[in-house]
Amino acid sequence: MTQRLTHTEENYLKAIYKANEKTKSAVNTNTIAAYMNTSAASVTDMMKKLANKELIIYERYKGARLSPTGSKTATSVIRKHRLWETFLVQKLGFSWEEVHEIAEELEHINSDELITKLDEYLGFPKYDPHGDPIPSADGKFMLREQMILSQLNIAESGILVGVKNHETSFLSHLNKLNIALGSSILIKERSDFDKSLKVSVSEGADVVLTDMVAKNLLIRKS
Amino acid sequence: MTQRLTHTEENYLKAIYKANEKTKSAVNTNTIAAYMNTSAASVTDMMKKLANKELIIYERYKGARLSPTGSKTATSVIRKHRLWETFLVQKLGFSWEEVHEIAEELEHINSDELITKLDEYLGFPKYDPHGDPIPSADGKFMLREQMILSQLNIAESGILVGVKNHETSFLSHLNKLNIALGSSILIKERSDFDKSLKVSVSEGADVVLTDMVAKNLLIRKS
DNA sequence: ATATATTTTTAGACAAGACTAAAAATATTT
DNA sequence: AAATATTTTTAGTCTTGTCTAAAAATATAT
Ligand SMILES: [Mn+2]
Ligand SMILES: [Mn+2]
Ligand SMILES: [Mn+2]
Ligand SMILES: [Mn+2]
Repeated sequence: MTQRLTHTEENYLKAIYKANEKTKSAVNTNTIAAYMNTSAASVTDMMKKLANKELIIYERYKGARLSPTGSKTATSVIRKHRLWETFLVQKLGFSWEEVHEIAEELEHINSDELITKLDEYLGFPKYDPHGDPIPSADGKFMLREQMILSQLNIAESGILVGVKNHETSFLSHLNKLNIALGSSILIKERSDFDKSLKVSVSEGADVVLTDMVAKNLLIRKS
Repeated sequence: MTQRLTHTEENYLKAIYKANEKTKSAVNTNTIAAYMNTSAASVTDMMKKLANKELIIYERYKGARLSPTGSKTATSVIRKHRLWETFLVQKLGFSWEEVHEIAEELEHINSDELITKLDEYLGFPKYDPHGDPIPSADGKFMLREQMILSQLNIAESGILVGVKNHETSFLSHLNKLNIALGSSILIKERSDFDKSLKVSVSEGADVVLTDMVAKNLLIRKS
């Protein structure tokens, strides 16, 4: 008997889920406010509502964590988001930096049948266009061995499997550098001064990556 | 500078558009209330808001009609609705009676680029799975010569090009009778008593259609 | 341990979209 | 032309999701 939630409620649950992925412990009001780009007061209001609906466990001044139901809902919204992003890129020909905003709306369309059929139509993809794992219908994520590009040593190389930053500006920057999911990146030099890297992308010409960029690239060592 | 509208506002504009298609003159408060399944008071409230935003021309006690901007918006929502329905049937394998509810949500997704790409992906379809014309990006509809099945005489036949009723129960009824868009329907007998028809569908076995059904079938004489 | 700073909650308001009940305007009968 | 019926609007409330300003709780610094 899954209750019908508003877009806003779903977005709050997703925010708590994502914040909780990092911190592991209960999520602060201010953290959620930052994620949701709203005021702390609004967050407190919503926490009471979500707690009433038993979607979160919330204690005044202590923060919130998802209940099993809340967690299931959040995962389902993430699943929908990532399946739609995959559709937009693979079928409609969007570029990976264009799809997040649209998927933010599509993720709230309410139809299990639709998602089942979309998943099948896409061939049951396991990762979205940013390399993020797509949870299965029962909420399980495909785990993957991965590390951050900055952690590689000189002469080591990796395959890009994901990005930590999803902003359009960052993804467009990668486009310009000819870096995409699946690109092979070989470390050639590291500056002692600013940690910037000279790398070769897929055996092509050398390019320079700032540490800022390198920290946001997830690779599988190759 | 098209203002961003809520789902509700878009639905009201669509309701006025559809009601106006039939009556041609200004649309009554009660008519809109029936379309929107809401109270007359709520409609009056909304009429004031839409008039303020110059999406409709509204006069107290006289009813509403769409402004050029309102008409453009309504047409665009209908275009999105019908393109999504086409996607659901042609690409995801839904049946024609399953798609309306889902399209009611999808029609509010806000991205011109998305609709342009979806249209292209579907091969620029001119009619949706119910035979309704899909307006072009600039709001033009493909006109078509059509008539109601009931108007045919004995021994005449037609190709089903559309349905006037979109309810799931009606469409499922047609499924059972093996009637689909493109079916050829030949009139064999008409009852004087209740106007029910004996017809043969695509050269198959005879079936009986009540006048209620026949009135909702749009055909091209063949 | 006390003072100060930060975080979080409460209080009070507002806009959107809905409702019911009552009043006002318009339409239809007689 | 009245009387009656129907339609539409107004008035007053409610819920959701938001806000600002002030109060309360917790954390940090002295
Ligand atoms: Mn995204
Ligand atoms: Mn993504
Ligand atoms: Mn429809
Ligand atoms: Mn349709």
